[in-house]
Amino acid sequence: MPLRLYNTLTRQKDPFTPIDPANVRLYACGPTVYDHLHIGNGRMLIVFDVLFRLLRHVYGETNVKYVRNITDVDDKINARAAERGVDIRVLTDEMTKVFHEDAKALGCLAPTVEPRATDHIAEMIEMIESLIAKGHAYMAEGHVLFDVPSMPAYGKLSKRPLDEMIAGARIEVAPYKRGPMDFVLWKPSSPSEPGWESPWGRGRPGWHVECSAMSWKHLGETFDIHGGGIDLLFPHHENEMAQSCSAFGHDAMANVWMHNGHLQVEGEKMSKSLGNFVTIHELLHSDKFGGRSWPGEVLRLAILKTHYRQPIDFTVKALEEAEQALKRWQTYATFSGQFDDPPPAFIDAMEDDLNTPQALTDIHALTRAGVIAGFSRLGDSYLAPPQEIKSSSAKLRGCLRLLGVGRVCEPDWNRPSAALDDARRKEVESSISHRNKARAAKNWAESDRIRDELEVMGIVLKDNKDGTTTWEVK
RNA sequence: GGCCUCGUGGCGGAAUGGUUACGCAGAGGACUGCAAAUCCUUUCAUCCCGGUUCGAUUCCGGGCGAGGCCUCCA
Repeated sequence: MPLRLYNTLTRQKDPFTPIDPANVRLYACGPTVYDHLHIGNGRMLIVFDVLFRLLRHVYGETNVKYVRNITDVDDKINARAAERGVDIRVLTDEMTKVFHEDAKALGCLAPTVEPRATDHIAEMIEMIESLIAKGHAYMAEGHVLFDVPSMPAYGKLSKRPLDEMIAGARIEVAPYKRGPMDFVLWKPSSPSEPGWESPWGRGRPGWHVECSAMSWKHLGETFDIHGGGIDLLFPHHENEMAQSCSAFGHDAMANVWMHNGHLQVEGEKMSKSLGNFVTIHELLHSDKFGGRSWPGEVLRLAILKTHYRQPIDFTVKALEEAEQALKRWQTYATFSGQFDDPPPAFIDAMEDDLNTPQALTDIHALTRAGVIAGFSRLGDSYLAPPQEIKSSSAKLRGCLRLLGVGRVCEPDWNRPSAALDDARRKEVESSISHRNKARAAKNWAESDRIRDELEVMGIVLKDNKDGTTTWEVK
């Protein structure tokens, strides 16, 4: 089956045909770096990283170009930097660093290009000049505005009829706008605000023109896929499309538009006012959620358990379930050191508009004992695994890697016992040795006492079939 | 008010014009001194009312309910 992707433009799943299979071009709107990213940002990163990995699998690793920008000029950034009394570059550099750490922890590959808006001011100015020259933009009180009525197809992406938008709008229209829907391409900066010289005086770009300029610079006038969160559909993507199509005279900016669904927290929209904001950084490094920190792969799997277009509810329970599954898969995955191609059923599911929940059923099937022949009879101390186990294990590793949770294939992934110091380790080993003496003497009371004592300290014992006792930190 | 999604078992979550995946939890079993881990088996569901159809959870209409966007937001 060929790759099919749901296209917001057509509102249906269409077969995907790249403009150039040797250069498949994907753009996704990256973060505005004014604060730590939240897990909703994380969902977007994960969804389009999975798409990137799938495209690389289908078209070849070197034939896919993924551009994910960093918005480092924006009024939220200005406000935050002013609050802290620092230059915007200090703030955006700091937040970009944390963003990169977060993205890596979530298992995201680096995009092919990661442009920063402030490095593309010249391209933005060039685009705005072109829009003015073609009659799609005008100057008013130091601003440059996009003339929405000059673009008859406006509303095509978000399926919003222009007149109804105007009638239903609740916003106050700035007096200098010709049309109520017109939006800013360039705005003047006061001396205290960050600004760049331009034909219209010192100022800064509007939000939407940044993505148009960066995608143009790195992917060309028309490219294959444009992605982002569903909330960006209007006005951001509609405006981007209007700018790029008007500036270059094409019907399409991107052939396929993809939008991931929203993430909620405990059934409510995540917002600072509700106090239910969950940042990726906190999830990875604090104990605010379920009294502990969580590996990035756990959030990643928890998110991929739901189809990317569906809304998703973030809960600690979902994290626990995801971690349990990853730990089990890890056991199977360590039977091989190879990464084989995933089974056809897995790829079929992935190629069906990134149906990751369906794909996960194939992983479950791969890890069932009936499939990994003989696995269940080996108990906990697997000796030399037979060839078919290795083969299934290698396929499983291929699946996990394509989903971006390949790190669980390492034996010490998420094993806190690896972090215990030697003294502590010896204590535990010594207790186990005492307990095994008691067990040999059938002194069950003493044996269980030691096991309970260790459990209180967070050490869980397993008595294996071969007579050995292994342990891990819970 | 306008536009747009979505209502599947106790929970999460796919798919489908005709036996409703899969995971978690629950139940039973194997293994174990007892556990843990692992494995095997297993109970339980398509919001309501019409219509089309031999047959609807799926398609159409209506209702009820939930959510999103229209304003910075992934």
